[in-house]
Amino acid sequence: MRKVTLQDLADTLGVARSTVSRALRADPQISVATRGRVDRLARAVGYHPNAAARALTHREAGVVGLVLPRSAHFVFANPYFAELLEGIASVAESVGLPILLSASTTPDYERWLREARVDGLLTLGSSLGESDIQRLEALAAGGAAVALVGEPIRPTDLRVLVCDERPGIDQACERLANDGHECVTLVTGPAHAPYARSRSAVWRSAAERHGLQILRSITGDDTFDAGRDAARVLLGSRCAATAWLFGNDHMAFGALHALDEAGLRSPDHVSVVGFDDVMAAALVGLSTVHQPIRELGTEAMRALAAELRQQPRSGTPLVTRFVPRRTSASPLSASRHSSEGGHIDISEP
Amino acid sequence: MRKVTLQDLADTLGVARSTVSRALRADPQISVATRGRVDRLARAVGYHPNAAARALTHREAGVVGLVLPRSAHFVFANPYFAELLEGIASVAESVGLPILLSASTTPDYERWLREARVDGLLTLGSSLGESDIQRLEALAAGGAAVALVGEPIRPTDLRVLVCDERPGIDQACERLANDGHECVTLVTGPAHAPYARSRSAVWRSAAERHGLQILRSITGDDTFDAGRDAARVLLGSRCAATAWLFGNDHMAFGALHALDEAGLRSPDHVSVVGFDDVMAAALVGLSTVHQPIRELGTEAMRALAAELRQQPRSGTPLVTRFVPRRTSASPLSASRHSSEGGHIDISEP
DNA sequence: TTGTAAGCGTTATCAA
DNA sequence: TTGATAACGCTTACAA
Repeated sequence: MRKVTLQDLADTLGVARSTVSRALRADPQISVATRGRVDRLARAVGYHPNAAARALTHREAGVVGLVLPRSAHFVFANPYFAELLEGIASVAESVGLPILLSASTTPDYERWLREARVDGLLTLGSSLGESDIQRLEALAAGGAAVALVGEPIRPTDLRVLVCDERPGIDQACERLANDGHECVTLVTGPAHAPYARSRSAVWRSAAERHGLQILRSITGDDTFDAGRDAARVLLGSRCAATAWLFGNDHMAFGALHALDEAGLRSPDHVSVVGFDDVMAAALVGLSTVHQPIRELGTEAMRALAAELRQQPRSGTPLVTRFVPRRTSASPLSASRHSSEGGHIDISEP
Repeated sequence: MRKVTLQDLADTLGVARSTVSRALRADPQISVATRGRVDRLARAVGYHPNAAARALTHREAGVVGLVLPRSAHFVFANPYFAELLEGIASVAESVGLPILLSASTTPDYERWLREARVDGLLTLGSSLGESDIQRLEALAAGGAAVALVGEPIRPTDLRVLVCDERPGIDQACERLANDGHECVTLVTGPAHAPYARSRSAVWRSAAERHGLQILRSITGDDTFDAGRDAARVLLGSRCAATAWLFGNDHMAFGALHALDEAGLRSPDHVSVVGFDDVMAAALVGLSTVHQPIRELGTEAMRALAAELRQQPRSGTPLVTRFVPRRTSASPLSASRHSSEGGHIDISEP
């Protein structure tokens, strides 16, 4: 099927290409009569301007690239990203910016920009290293629109969308302390990931502020399996912590699963607190720090769109809050149900 | 930043555009010497051919469109799609086909094809009506590559990827019958969605085959909320069914949530069986019919890639199987536990 | 109000 | 082995 072009329309109407072009874009200098004829014909034959040709003349693709961290598996298995994507996709649709998806670990995104396949990039999850940031800054300096979701490894002039983790984490620690917890365990995200380090630091300072001692800290990689494994280790080592604090819900889910396998339940055996408040958290009753994930996505996409139009930055600050559910309770009441006594096992935090 | 073009390279090297073009694509007719010079320079300046220009001359975009059913919210809130996307994205990456994402309810996809923005379409979830199928068939006849995931409303020559729902559903009904269930309730997906109707028919025939009476059937819209609402209705009406069968896990999760709200548990009060076996199903112990979702995604993307290259069809048949977990049990043993309430851990039957 | 023509960055078909 | 040159489909000065 040969696709219908502007020239085809012009030929059948007996006018010039340019006339058709102008008519279609409602140029006021075109007579109403011809414009009507053109519109009618275009609609009749289902004409749509060729995107490549437009991109070539306009020097812009009208598409933005979405850069996913790590593998497709990592991203899509994690409900956090599903919610983020939801926010992003809905705004993308409403502003008419198609999204090009890359789940590549190699910096595909740079090629996309150099090929002019996309006008801008939205990078998620910020497992971006220093070299990535430099690359992105260079691309932005070269005219590309760039926005990051999540705290980057260092301050940058790129648009960054984050949400303030402190209030929610502080509330969580306050609540745990008030409930009578004294010793906790921290299970954080990967040490090389800046957001994980910063979140971990926030947990630590909040714990200290509320008199919670961090008996032990484990580094996971933010996956379900990491949480499960961490929990197994903790269960095996009979750590005396009465609460486990996780860097994200996904790991907390893994821990709940491990508890379940071991025939134990939260909060009877131990309180479990997550971070993110993905939808499944409410379902399983996970106490967690709520982050407005969807809003993070919508704000990010809006920011990117604004950057494309070179509009000034404007952001609604996003904040976290603690959502207590079933998996956190006073260790005193919980200990009644607990079958195990406490062997204390203090390791370096 | 003016982007570097083929002409730029040619100018600085003092050769013709066409020479550079050929050198870069390793045309054997180019001398090794000039090819080396070209390659070196191209790499040095970070040259990448403009995608729009290529698309224009090649008459193909090198991009495929992903058509999501309904809203972004519906899709991303449903873990089924997350897993499907994972499969799709990973293959897309490995075959080097970027994915353009549309979460639009309006047939954006047709425009994308007419604009030559994409060479093919992968449509998910098949909430496609007759008119959609006709449109897609016409587009396919016009040279577009099209693949559908999920049973369409009627037979079609388009590539369709499905997985055989019968074995898993049959096993589920057999197991329920063996466990002593006699009366069940069916909560299906939307009546207008072909896949939901066909799945519902499969449930019905399997139930009949194994002597399970369907006391009642409710139509939901495949969302968490629909499952929750269905469960509330069932709880309110004191339906005598000892098992609830769902059209997908997402609705089953909603039902579990409603049970939880009512202070009831599955399988103590009622057995709950889902369909899909998304990852969260294992976490909450949902008995469900397993569908190889990720494989469905990878197969679909592979099929689309094959279609683009006009390669013959070849498919691995995908099948379902029942995965009994905690939410299904004998109604007899369950009733014993239901009076005890509280902290009891129900082990698998 | 409309037509002509140049250009966007590549590729491909000729010649040279 | 390389160089002109004509597409590809659209936009946009500049003329008419």
